[in-house]
Amino acid sequence: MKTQGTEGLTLRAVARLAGVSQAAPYRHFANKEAILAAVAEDGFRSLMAAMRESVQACGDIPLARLRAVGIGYVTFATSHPSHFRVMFGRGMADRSAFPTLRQVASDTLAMVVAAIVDCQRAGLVRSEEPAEDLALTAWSSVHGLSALLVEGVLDRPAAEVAEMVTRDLFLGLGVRQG
Amino acid sequence: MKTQGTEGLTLRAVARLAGVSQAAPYRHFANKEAILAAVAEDGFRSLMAAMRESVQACGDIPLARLRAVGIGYVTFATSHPSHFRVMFGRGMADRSAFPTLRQVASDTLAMVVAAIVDCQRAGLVRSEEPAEDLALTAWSSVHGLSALLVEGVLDRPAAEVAEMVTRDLFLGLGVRQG
DNA sequence: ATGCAGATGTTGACAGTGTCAACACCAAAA
DNA sequence: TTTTGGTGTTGACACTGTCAACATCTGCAT
Repeated sequence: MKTQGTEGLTLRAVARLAGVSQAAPYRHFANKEAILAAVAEDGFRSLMAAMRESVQACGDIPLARLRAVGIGYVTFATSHPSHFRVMFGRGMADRSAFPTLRQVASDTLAMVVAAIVDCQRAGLVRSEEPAEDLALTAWSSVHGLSALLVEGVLDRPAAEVAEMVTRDLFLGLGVRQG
Repeated sequence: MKTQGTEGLTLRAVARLAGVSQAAPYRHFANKEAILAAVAEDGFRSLMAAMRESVQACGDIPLARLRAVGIGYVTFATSHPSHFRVMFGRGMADRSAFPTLRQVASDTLAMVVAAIVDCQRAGLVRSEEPAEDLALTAWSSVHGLSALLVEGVLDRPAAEVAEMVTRDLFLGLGVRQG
């Protein structure tokens, strides 16, 4: 059994790495799941930071900012795949047991919503639909792409497909007259 | 340790369930990963069947068919979450070790491509871009939505958001003149 | 019919895992 | 000074994936 990479993360290895004894972590966390939840929470904060940075790096054109959010998401996922997997993957059994986790997750979504609202105000994004709904579509796209990349299902360069998906997401699949 | 649901799938439990002994599976599979790969492969075939069924259930309007592919995908994911997780989740370590798995996965994508090509021929979907690229965007969207639903990140009814995302995917986020 | 080869099953063990109870220590509060 | 609470340790429990060794049951060639 070598199932490296996945959750071949072993509590004992963590403890050894920290120079403490196997059972020491249990003085700080209820169980392995709680540790992973903490890691995931940390990951969400990093993700938000990465997205924020990616947004600020480009000017103040709302559309560029929205796209930067998406590309920042994919970039984070592909450059921190383990973190990404812990944040979303496998069985966090029931996330309802970790309310702060749910919180940061919805904070992340809120960033997408905010970027979309900006674009709507600038008349660049359809506003007949609630920004929350459009944000869910946007999130699904970049999240799906990230997941496929991280799990190695695709074999195309991440940056390239990230550009493509965010563009197509904006344009839509349907024909555009005008 | 109860990590149920995830890969709390234990080889020994499988064997017990099959009424055989703990080591019997090793006469048929190299290791646990190989078993999961077989399960995943089976899952892809079920997924394709579900998508095909969903497509044939609606008439022969290309656009309805394309959308049915997407909704069929999400429906499959939410009604067979464990299967879905095995198909995409965690670490199949390196999928390259299971070529038939890669094959069915790309067959699945091929179904999406085909539906898009039909729509392009009917002049309903933009054709200045390769169908494969648009298919990747479509796949990302429905896959991301499925993943978020299956992992319990969202708490909205699956059918509703599936309708929404497929519609927004077609329309795009950008304003549409005309 | 006999004997052999291969597929399939079993038992028993190995190292490693998450988790817990029991115990030891050391700070600050009483 | 005593008590308390946070932190650490040791040693064990039941359980896991995996393997080597052994048993059994086919079907087939002789």
